[in-house]
Amino acid sequence: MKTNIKSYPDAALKRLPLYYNVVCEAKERGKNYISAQFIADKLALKGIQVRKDISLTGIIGKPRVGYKVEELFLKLQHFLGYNNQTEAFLVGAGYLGYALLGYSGFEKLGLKIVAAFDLNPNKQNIKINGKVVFPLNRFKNLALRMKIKVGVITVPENNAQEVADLMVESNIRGIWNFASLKLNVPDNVIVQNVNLASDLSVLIKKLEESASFN
Amino acid sequence: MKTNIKSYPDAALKRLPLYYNVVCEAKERGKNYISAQFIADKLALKGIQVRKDISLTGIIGKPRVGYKVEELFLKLQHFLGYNNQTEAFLVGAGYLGYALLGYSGFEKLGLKIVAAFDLNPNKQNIKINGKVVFPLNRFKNLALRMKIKVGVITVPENNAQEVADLMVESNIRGIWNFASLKLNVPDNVIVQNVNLASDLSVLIKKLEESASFN
DNA sequence: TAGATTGTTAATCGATTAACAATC
DNA sequence: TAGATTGTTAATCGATTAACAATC
Repeated sequence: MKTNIKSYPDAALKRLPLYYNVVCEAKERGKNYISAQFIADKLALKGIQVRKDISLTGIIGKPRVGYKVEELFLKLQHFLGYNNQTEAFLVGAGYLGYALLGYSGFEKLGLKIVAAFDLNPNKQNIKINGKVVFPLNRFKNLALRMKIKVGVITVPENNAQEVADLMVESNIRGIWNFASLKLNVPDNVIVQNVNLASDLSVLIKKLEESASFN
Repeated sequence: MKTNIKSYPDAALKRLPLYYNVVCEAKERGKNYISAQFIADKLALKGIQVRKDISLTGIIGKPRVGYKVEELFLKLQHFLGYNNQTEAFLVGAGYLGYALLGYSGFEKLGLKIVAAFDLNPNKQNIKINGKVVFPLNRFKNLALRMKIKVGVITVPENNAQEVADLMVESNIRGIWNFASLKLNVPDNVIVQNVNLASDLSVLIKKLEESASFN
């Protein structure tokens, strides 16, 4: 489906959660107003960039004083979808799957992983952080019944595509993919890849450059 | 220290590991030559972009046939530093720390996590995937003695800065930071942040946009 | 009031893409 | 040879930054 809705720049979307953290802290400290420059300083960014990014939320600041902390908090929370939980299924109860299941912080970020799935019978039916690991063959039925729209893939590379296929036929609309592999899915399914190898290559390369002249 | 060395664009550096994967696969299949367009198609990218990125490695291709698979493999491997292991220490043996310690794939990416550290006595002295978890107070001494240059931070947000400080005084030059927090470190220390909240916000936002007109 | 900070419009910068000659 | 693919140079695009009037 073709659309002309202008979507938000990824780079800006990725910065907003950082601003949210700073605003939360300010809120907890009872600060009433916060300026773009204040946020920028905390994150080593430019004030103008923070101002521009923040404007995506639709908030209107007050010249001279900045943004009302409570209001900015609410706008960011709403914009980022942190106030309504999206339920998700995770496939692949290996080390990384465990880590994501064990981390309770995602609920504050609007994502609630409600169940996990694995092919390996040794991993099935155990509970991790209160979440049951089901046999993979129950995925489709449960996803459809519970109208789950987000899937998290934490299986090895060679199984990732078939898991993605399964998710697509189970009406999953967004996939958070931790396998370092390009997934083939229909256009209307959103894939967000987390590729640690990519991040690592940036670190290693910069380290190498920096070492060469220090 | 000021430098005029032009460093590589992050975006390109992040794509190179993807190309490397495709090239590895081609190599395993006994392919002799591979074209930029072939790699691009596998990853749903543009041929011209792949060509330009690949040129960072210094390889010279053959018009009409593409790049020699073996040569491209070696150039990418060398460029990305996959052929020499960088030793790293990890701090924070929680869920995520376990996941990273348990994943053996980093060694192929040039990073060898050789030991872990944690404040919690219950986690100390156990072994994860053959790697010992030491008390945190042994970090500095061991890092200096072993000349460790890379640190991985997988502790909760509120401890991350002090761990970073410890790493800096232990002569760590690069930090792979999984805490969603801006670390304050001297200019000559490289920090690579992995922020799942950032990636998640992109997914959730796109999902929301897509749902609104489907 | 003077000064700080906003939102907007314009300029700059860098990355992506297009065009195309060279070449096997 | 014709056609495919390279490397390079130029054009386009989008994101970042600068400039500045408006305003509390």
